[in-house]
Amino acid sequence: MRRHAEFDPQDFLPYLLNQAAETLSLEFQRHYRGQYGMLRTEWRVLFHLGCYGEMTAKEICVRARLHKTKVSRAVAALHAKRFLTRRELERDRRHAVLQLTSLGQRVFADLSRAAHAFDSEVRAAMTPDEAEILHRCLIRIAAFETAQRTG
Amino acid sequence: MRRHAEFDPQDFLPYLLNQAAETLSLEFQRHYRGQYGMLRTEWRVLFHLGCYGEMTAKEICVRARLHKTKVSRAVAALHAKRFLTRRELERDRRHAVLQLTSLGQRVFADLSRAAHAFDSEVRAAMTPDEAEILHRCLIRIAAFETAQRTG
DNA sequence: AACTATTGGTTGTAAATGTAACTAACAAGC
DNA sequence: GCTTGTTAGTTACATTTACAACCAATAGTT
Repeated sequence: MRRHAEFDPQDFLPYLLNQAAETLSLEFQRHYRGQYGMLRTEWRVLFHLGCYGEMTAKEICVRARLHKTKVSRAVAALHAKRFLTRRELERDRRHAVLQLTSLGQRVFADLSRAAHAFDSEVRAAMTPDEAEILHRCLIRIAAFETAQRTG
Repeated sequence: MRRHAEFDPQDFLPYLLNQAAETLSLEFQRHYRGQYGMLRTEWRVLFHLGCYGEMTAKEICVRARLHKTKVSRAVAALHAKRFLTRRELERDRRHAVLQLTSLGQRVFADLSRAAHAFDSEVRAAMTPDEAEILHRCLIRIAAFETAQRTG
C-alpha cells in the first residue's frame, strides 16, 4: 500500500471538506426526511423562508445559491404539502411571493430546533476558538466563486 | 427581511460546510470533467487508486466511503476508458484487484497536479494556523458517524 | 456432500438532478 | 402598436444516483 502516495486524500482540502459535509448532511437528513418526507432542497427552501420571512423564488435562488429549476420543484413540493403559499404581485405578475403557512412554520420551528441541537453537537467536537476559525474559513471558501449557479 | 431570523443560515455549520464543499467541488469538476469526461465518483476512485496503488473495489468503498454500486459503476467506466485493469484473485475469485494502466497513471498524475495547485489556491485564502485548525476540525467532523454508507 | 449465511460485486428500476428549451410578463426602442 | 430583449418561473428529457434484488464464490455447520 501507499506505493504512489504523492499525497494523502485526507490532506487534500476539497476532498476532506466534501467528506465532512456529506457526513453531516446524511446525518441531518433523517430529521426532515424521516419526519416530513422532505428532500434536501425542500428543507433548504423552507429553511430560508423560515429564517428570512417571505420572499420570491428568485431571492431564494440567490441567497441559497440554488438553481432556479431546483427551487421551482422544491417550492411545488412544499406547496403540495401545504407548507407555503404563493401570492402573485399585481405590479409584476411574474413574481410570486412565497410565505410559510402556519403548518409550514410549525415544521420550520421543529426542524430549526433540531438544527440548533445538531449544530451544537458538531461544535461540541471543538473549542470555541476552533469553531470560530472554522466558520471564518468556510465563509471565505464559500465565497470563492459564485457566478454560474445562481442563474 | 430577517423578520423571523432566529438564526442565520450562515451560522449553521452543516449548512455552511455544504456551501463551501459544493463551491470547491463545482470548481474542480472542470478539470476531470472537461479534460477527461469523468464523473465525480470516477475521479474519486482514480484518485484513490493513484494515491494508494492497487486495491479491490471493496477497499475503495471503505476508504473513500462510497457505496458499492457507485464504485462498481465508476470502475466499469474507468475500465471502458482503459484507465484501469481488473485482475481476479485465484484464491478467491470474488475479489478483483484494480490497478491503473499507464494511461490511467498519466491521467492521475495530471489531475493530481491540478489538485495540488487547487489545494494551494484554497490554502492561500488563510494562514497556516487557520489551515491546520480547519484540517483538524474537518477530520473530526468527517469521523462523526460512518457506519451505514460503506456497505 | 447438502444447507445456510456471508461476502464481493453487478444489474434493474425508481427517484432526483442538470441542462436546455420553453412560456408569460414586462421593458425599451422604434 | 410592433419588434427585440430580459426576467421569473416551468417543463421536458437525458444523465446520475439510490435502493433493492440479485448472482456467484466462499465459509461454516451438520
